[in-house]
Amino acid sequence: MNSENTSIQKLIKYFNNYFPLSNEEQGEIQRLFTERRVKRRQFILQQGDVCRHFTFVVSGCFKMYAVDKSGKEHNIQFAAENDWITELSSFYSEKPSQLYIEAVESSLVLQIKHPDLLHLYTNHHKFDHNFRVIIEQKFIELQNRVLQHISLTGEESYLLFLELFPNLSKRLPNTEIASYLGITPEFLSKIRKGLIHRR
Amino acid sequence: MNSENTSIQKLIKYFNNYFPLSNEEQGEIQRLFTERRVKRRQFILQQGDVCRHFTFVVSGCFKMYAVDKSGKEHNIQFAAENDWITELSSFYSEKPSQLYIEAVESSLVLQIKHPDLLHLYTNHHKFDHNFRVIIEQKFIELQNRVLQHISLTGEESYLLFLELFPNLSKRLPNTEIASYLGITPEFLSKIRKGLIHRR
DNA sequence: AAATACACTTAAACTAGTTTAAGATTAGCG
DNA sequence: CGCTAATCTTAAACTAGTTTAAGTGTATTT
Repeated sequence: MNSENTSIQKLIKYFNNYFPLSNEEQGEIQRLFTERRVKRRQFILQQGDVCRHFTFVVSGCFKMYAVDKSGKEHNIQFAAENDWITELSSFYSEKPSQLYIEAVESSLVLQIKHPDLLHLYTNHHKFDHNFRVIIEQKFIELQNRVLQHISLTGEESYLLFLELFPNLSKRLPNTEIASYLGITPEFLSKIRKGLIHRR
Repeated sequence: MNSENTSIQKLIKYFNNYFPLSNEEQGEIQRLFTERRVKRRQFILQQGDVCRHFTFVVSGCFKMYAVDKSGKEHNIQFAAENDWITELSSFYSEKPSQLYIEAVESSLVLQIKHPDLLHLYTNHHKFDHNFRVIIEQKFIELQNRVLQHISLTGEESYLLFLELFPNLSKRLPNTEIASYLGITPEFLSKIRKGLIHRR
């Protein structure tokens, strides 16, 4: 069994957790998703390009971020194994994206193109349903993030990040975590020092 | 034609903008959505309760907010005419909500209950599709909010709010806007003073 | 094995935004 | 109409987080 096959198996298993797929639907997935290897620091979306793919992460890890006028990066989302990453706004509007998506580790992904996903939606009811659920989950995650950001201090946000994403917190450099939390790496360093001294 | 009928007409018109509804589907909407009047300061969701309805705002305006340990309110979302408001996380999990939804103006809404929405999803393909699109739009709105919050100063956020929601910015008290922007009313007042003096 | 880029820390000066408290203005209600 | 409660403003003292800059440690590439 080659690498592409095992990737697809992983994706099918993922979908089956929501709503078991028929053989035909599994065939469609195999036909419409394409495997791709992405090296560390390689982009799957750059500012100004249209986001053409909906991406499932088989292994590795990605960050999605914006760059402000002063050139600073601001991480919005990470995605590791069994998660999805896409710039929805650009993907559906087919307008140039404001954001970047970059591999923070060498990764393996499965991608579907916009027209092919529309084909799935139109011809296989279940995917309209499945992707609604996926996006609802992403929405809830994002809403929690807004809440945190609005009401927590830097230290509280960091502690919550450690609790919510213990896995990511070990894999990612602190600079990336600081950027996600909306603080400077220097301040994160200060927070970490404070936490160690207090226990 | 009574008030309930015109409300339903407004909702049907709303859906028809996405994807024209059949007579049967229109009938289902009429059957499953319930009209409700909500007075200013009345809650349609309180912390600790399960969010049982997906709510369409026919007229008026709502805020959704969290209350932190120190008792301060933090607005996450507003919804006025032709918009939806629901605490998705509680609605789908059927677990108690962390958030409040309160009318900031006397309002008229149409509500559908969780099992009835599932009925629509299961028996009328189109609604799985329509609600996917609605939630995608909400997601994009929220993502922009995260971006803003992470990279803009208080003044920049306020200017963007005025630009994005000229309508809301006239209707809502500044305290509510400050709470949405994540700043104190006092600081918003300072910002406004600065803006006036500089032009 | 050296070279170089990247990640993490420290610290001092600084600034955006908070807190507290008081007074001024506006809006809803009986 | 007049009263009360909510909203908005001002200002001074304060604090959480930034900026700049320098130094240390650790991976990757050659």
